[in-house]
Amino acid sequence: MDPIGFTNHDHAGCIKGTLTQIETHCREAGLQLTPVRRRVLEILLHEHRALGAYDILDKLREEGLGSQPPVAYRALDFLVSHGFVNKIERLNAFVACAHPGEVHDPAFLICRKCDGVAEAQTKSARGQLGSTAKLTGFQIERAVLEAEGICPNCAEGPVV
Amino acid sequence: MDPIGFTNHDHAGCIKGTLTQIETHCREAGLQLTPVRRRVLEILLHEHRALGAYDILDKLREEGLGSQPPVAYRALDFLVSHGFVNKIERLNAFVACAHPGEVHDPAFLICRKCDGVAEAQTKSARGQLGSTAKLTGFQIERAVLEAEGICPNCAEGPVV
DNA sequence: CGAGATGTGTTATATTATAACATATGGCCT
DNA sequence: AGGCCATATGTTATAATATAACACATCTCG
Repeated sequence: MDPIGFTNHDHAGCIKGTLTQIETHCREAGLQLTPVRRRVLEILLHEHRALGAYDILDKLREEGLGSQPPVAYRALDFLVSHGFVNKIERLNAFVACAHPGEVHDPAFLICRKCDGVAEAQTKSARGQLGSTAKLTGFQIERAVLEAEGICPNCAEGPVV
Repeated sequence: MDPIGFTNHDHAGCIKGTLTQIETHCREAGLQLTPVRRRVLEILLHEHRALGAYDILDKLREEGLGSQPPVAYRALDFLVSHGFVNKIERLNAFVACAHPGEVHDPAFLICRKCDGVAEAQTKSARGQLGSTAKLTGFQIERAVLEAEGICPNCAEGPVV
C-alpha cells in the first residue's frame, strides 16, 4: 500500500518539513507542543493515513507515553483545534493535515479498500454552498468534503 | 426551534408527499418497505432534523416495534443504502433525504447549536474534486459535503 | 414439500468518546 | 520565597455508537 496521497513523494522530507513548520508555528503562537502532542503528530505524519484514536493510543502505550483514552483524545483535540490534524468523520479517524496553518476547508479522497486518504484543495466548497447559505441566512464556519471511492493502487491490484 | 431546512414550509404535505414518493419507488423497485423501515422513515420525516440511532430506537421501543439496537440500525441501513435517508457523519445521526431517489452528492448545513440540518443542492462537489481525482487516478463513488455553522434561528435568538 | 432468500428477535460484545476528579508543572504577582 | 492561577497529565469509570452471531419466521419458487 502506498496511501501517501496516492502518489510518490519524499516522505522523510515531508515529515520533517511539516514538523519543523508546525514547531515554528507553535513557538510563535505560544502553543505548547508537548511530548505527547508532538509524538501523536509524528505518528500521524509517519503513517500518512487515517488512524483511529485507539490505534494511536496503542502506539503511545508501547512507548510509555500514556495508556488511557483521554491521553490520545486530548492530544488529538489539540492538534485538530489548531489545524495540524484533520478528523475524517466517515472513518472516525485522524490524519495529519497536508496544509497546516493555512485556513482552508479541507476535502478528502478516502479509499474504501485501504483507508488511504488524500487531502485535496477545495477553494470553493464554501462558495458552492454560499448561495444556499445566503438564501437561508446560514453562517458557515467550517466545511468539509469527504469523497469515498477507490484509490489507484487498490483499483490496479484488487485486494480480493 | 424550526430546523426545517431553516425556512418555513408545508411540513405535513412534505411528509406525506415524500412518503408516497418513496412508497411508489419501493413498489416499482421491488424493495420491501416493511413496518419498521416505514416507521423509521416516518419518524425522520416528522422530526425533520438529525436523530441518533438510539433516539430512533427509543421511539420504536415506545411503540413496541423493536427494542434492540440492531432493529434500528438495520432499518437505517436499508433507508440509507437506498438513498431515502442520509447519515450525517459529523453528528453520528440520520436525517431524511430531501431528494430521495435522485442520484446526488448531498451537502448539509449543520447548525452547531440546535443540530438542525438543511440539505442543499451541490451539483459539483464531485466535479470540484474531479481534477484532483483525475490527476491521481482516484475513482470517486460518493461525495458528501458537511458544513457546520449557525442557523438563522440560533443566530437571531442566541440560546445562551 | 423443500430450499433459498430475506427480514426480524435477541444476546452479547466491540468500538469510539467523554465526564470527573486527582496530581503535576510552570509562570507570575506581591 | 510563598501563594495562586492556568495549563497539562494521570486515572477511574462510564457513556454513546455500532456490529457480530445465531435463532426463528415468512415468502417465493421449483
